[in-house]
Amino acid sequence: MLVAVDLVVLTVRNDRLLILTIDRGVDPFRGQAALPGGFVRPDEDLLDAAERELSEETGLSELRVHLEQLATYGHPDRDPRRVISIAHLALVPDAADPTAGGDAAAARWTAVGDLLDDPGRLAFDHHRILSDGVERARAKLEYSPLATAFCSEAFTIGELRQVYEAVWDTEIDPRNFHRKVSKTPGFVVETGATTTRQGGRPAKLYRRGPAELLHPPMLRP
Amino acid sequence: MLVAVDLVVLTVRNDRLLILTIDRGVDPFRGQAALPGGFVRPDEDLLDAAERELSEETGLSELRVHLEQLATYGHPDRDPRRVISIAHLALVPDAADPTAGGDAAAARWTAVGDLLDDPGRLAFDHHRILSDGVERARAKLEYSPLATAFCSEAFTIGELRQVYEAVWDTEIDPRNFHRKVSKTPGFVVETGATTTRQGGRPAKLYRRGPAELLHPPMLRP
DNA sequence: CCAATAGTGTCTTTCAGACACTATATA
DNA sequence: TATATAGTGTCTGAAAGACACTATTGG
Repeated sequence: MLVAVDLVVLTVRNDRLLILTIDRGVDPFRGQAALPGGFVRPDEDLLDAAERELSEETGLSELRVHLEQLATYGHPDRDPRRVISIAHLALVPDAADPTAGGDAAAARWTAVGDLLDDPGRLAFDHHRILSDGVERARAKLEYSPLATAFCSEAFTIGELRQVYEAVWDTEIDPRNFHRKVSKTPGFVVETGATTTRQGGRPAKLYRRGPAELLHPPMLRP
Repeated sequence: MLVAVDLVVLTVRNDRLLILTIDRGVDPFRGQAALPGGFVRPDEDLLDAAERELSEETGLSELRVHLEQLATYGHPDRDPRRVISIAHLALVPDAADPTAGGDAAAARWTAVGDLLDDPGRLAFDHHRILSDGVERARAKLEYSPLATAFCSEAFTIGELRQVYEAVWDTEIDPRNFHRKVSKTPGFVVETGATTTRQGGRPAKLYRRGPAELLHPPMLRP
């Protein structure tokens, strides 16, 4: 049985949640959009394989990438070659555009909303994997500080709020959000600097704090 | 590469969380305790393979078993034969004792607390899989009605509380618990019957309700 | 000046936890 | 009777959501 890893790579750009898709350069599904991925090597750990494929097929530098296992898909009919795939979820800051490589003929960012609405656009069972990945990301933003993985090293609380709004596809009251984030221990720490890059009154800049879990959590509306 | 499924099968008996372990009847690790599991057949879906192994190796009837995928373990050194394993989590009501079969020389219930304290008791990386499975079960009891999977068809709120106490290894105030469960929409529905099997005043019997998610959740202390 | 964003304070509602109190069974 | 469990009510504190208000920039 063949064993592969696939990747749901998400970023937030211009207040929209985007996913990295490739155009397949080989059969099956040659020419169709798909998630990046590839076969696991015999002496390789699963997470290492996912990191390698991310680098090979998309050219994304692996710095500041959050990567975790998502789920495994193994229905006998999901791939004519009988491949089981361990899907992974990657969250990256708004980055330079990806460059295709490996078995990928092209690599680009695609709006998640458009793909969710069109189950036939992606090859294999990748629409299902995408749905599961997006739901995982949405859930993790509630109880973990992972939203910071979408931000640059130093960010304002307004920028962090825009990440939540893009991933959850909701509007959030800026004043309550500010109070919650700054009162949740270890979520963010001040850098001491400020910025006016969002316009208006200068905003304090923050880095991700030491907390792994948010107490209390940030709940979706 | 070989592909297997392993099972973390949990139940609650006498206020303790128990896990189903087998004694391996074949190499490697012949004679040592391990989680039940086995190889996936070429034409088989992963969840089907997990169900089949549960039935073959432990003889547990599959009725009223909650089964879900847990995570996939694929480190190159985890098994000398280079096996990746898709672990599954099963929650079953306090059931008859299991009967060994397949590659299992014996099958029994073991206290989870004892196994967690002794990382060397289980073969392969099964201690790690057990830890992940127990943590998943503990987390799911917070926001899903899955605690009912440990109860018989009709149960009292006191029995449901004992499930939470056993899985979380904590004490819960019976009065606050009662109020929370009965006010969470769709968690449980009255059967109309009562029982005195717990002693004291007769308690109403409930069945699991239609809710898939608990609003508000039952939070751990 | 105005418009925009940042940040604080206040009010109301909801819910968790502590615990007094009542209800109904068995010994 | 005592004792056990079931179930309700009440209080307090934490936190969420709505939103008034002030602060500080750029145009």
